[in-house]
Amino acid sequence: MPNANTREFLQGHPADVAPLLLGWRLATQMDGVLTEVVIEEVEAYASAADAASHSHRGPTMRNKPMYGPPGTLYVYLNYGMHYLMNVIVGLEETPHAVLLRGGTPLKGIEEMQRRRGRSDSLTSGPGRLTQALGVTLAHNDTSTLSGPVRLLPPLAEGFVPYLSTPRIGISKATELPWRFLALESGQD
DNA sequence: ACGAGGATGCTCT
DNA sequence: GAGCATCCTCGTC
Repeated sequence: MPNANTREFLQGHPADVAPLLLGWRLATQMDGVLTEVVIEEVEAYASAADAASHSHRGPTMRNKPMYGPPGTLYVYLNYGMHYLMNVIVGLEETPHAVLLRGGTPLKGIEEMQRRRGRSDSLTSGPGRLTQALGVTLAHNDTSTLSGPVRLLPPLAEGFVPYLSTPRIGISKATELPWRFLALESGQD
């Protein structure tokens, strides 16, 4: 039951869990096609107390997956064009999320290039990352512990050094340093 | 390298 | 009707 460990790992506050996810991998398998990245940039969104979080004003139709168990995938359409994805963390019913913002391609790079329609800038940015991995609303509210979009532990043991900065592209709670970026990242 | 502007549609008030 | 957890292209330096 290796996923029991991952589930436990995700149960803390998002500002604590988010940097620990740096170095973890996200793998997708769609119609037998495998793609995988190393996660290198994330942001924490903390429940209703966080004015920038989709859960700030309580449960809605859109944010329902945020209230699921840790490991739940929350996908939504942003600016009418791009899908963005979060891994839900913390305890069930507590709408904590970690936005996946960037990484380095590890497997299925040709498939990522095909999905992106270009050969560079494959996985740097939340919309690009989601597109490169083929994640859509079809995967919303699935579990990253057992579904087609899977969170996998780091390949190497050890602490991943990181930098924290304010979050990007928001207009509320801009002072919180809840964007976490792996140093020595090879983001594309 | 960097900044401006446009694309585009859903969600919640 | 306002406001987006963005990305791309094209201008200028």
